[in-house]
Amino acid sequence: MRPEAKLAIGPPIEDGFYYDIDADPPLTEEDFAAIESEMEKTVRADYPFERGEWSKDEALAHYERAGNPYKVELIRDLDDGTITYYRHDDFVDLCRGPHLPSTGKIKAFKLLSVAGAYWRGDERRPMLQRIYGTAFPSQKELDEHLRLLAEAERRDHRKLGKQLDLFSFHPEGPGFPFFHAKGMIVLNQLMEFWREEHRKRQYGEVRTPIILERKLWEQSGHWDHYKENMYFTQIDERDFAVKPMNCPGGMLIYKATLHSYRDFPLRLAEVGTVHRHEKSGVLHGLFRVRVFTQDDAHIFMTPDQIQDEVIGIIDFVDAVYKVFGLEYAVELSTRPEKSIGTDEMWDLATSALRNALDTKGIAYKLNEGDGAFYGPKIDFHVRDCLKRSWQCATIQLDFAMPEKFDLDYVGPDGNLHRPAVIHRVIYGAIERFLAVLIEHFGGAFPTWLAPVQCVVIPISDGQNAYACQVRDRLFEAGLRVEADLSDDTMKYKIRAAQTQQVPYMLVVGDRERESGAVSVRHRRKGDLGAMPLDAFVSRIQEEIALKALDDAVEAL
RNA sequence: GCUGGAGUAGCUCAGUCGGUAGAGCGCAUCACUCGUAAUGAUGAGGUCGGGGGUUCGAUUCCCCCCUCCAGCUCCA
Repeated sequence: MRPEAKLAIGPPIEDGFYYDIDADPPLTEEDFAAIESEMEKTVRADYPFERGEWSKDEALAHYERAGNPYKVELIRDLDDGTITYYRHDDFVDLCRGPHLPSTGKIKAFKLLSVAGAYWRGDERRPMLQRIYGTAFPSQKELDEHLRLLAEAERRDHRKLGKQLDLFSFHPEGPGFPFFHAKGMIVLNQLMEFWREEHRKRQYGEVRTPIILERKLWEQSGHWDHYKENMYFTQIDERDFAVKPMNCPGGMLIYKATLHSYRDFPLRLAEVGTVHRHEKSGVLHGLFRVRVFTQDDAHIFMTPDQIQDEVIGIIDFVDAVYKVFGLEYAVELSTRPEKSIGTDEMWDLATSALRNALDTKGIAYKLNEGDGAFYGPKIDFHVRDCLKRSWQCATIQLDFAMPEKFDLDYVGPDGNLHRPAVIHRVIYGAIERFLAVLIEHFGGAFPTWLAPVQCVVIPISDGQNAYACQVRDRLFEAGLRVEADLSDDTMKYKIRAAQTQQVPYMLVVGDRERESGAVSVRHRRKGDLGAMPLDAFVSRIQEEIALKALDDAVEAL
């Protein structure tokens, strides 16, 4: 089809494969049908894959003759003296292989998308077209995979955010989310829970300003390391910056008073709004925004308190994520090349993190050299509906800020010492965490989080007055309740409530009115039958108090 | 930021080979008074993302910009 196109690299990935191609004019989705029919022919012919070997020189000669600089570069970078390749029909390609004995084993495949990708992931190098596709041994498995993709689309938080009236974006504020009344209910419930959990764990809460003088950011190192992502302004002819992180402000609070080792560990939480100038192309719903709220905390302590403190935070994250039924993956990142501090400090800090993880028996992935320049860190990753992984909680040890801000405390010996500092977040960014929850629950929040917890549905307008009584009684009981007094049919009102993922629908007709009851319908369990209004109130209040997930509803 | 794609009613989308647009849902009004996922009728609602150009005439063709989508790069 495109004899001049140059193949670059094409590995298998989870659920499929991609191939980077240098083609001019660029490939588009309109080319997919033609490519797929070529693939179809190849599959039907059932060519065997034949393994072959070249010496490095032979391989280089082959691709230099073909005028393919990408393969030449790949071969040059290979350490092996012999290069394996695979051949089917007249097509030869470098491959460690083997994947399959013959082309006929591919029973079902589909090209999914095409997008640009930098050669070898380097933005200074040419951009190629990357074609993504997927293949399965049977049509049935392909169909199942495509069904999962469609389900993921249904759960997409951007779509549900609109449908459920939770938040919106506007061209006037790219990357700056607007939270609607219903979205704020969820966020506020999350924060109420958060504050209670922090109170239990002896945290204080502080708040620092959004805008602070440039001098402060020069002192903290942000001016040197993070300027490109910051917003600036002027006040009375002095230079100021909008904070991209909360730590410098937190350091000033620490320095405002004298500290004793007796007060350690000193845990100061801050629900801090930060602004970061992210590149336009990386913005992604609530997952990647330009203003977000970190459920931050800075913990000041002696170095020998680090390990216990880290264990405490790991338990904290686990306890919080369990409430939502969220699964997570843990990563430990160690000292990067460009970093500050002594080897001794890094060893102490890294082993404290490692020991904490080992003590908890937590499996983790090691990211050698991926830590922050000021210290190692433990990250907690949660996957979205398309299996993309997002960092949420993180625990970071910091040796830089205590130095830069000359922090100290009075030790048992009466002398001044340098404290250790941990930065940590539990939700991470509340916006991102909300997005994770929307996709995790598919919009069907557990009752304690649901913007509307129950809708009263009169069967006809003869029961409107009773429906209002029921609504008022539930409102008095502290529930988020609405009465649907529209002149739609009962079936229609049920559908409307189901569509909005309201946990409980309370159907009231003459029978219920006469007995002071409600007919309870749960959005997943269906019709639960009639019960006295008070019985329903205690049931739902218990469910809310327990923060029960939907699949636990039956047990109540 | 880069490559490619898209932007038409509140939402989801159709349409115009250049003569200023249509559906479903939603909304409003009226009728219906209904027992667990859609009762019917009528009506309102759009400077076709923004600016410039070509043209007698641009939502449609061309250029620039904005925003969104997929991916890449980035992500203390």
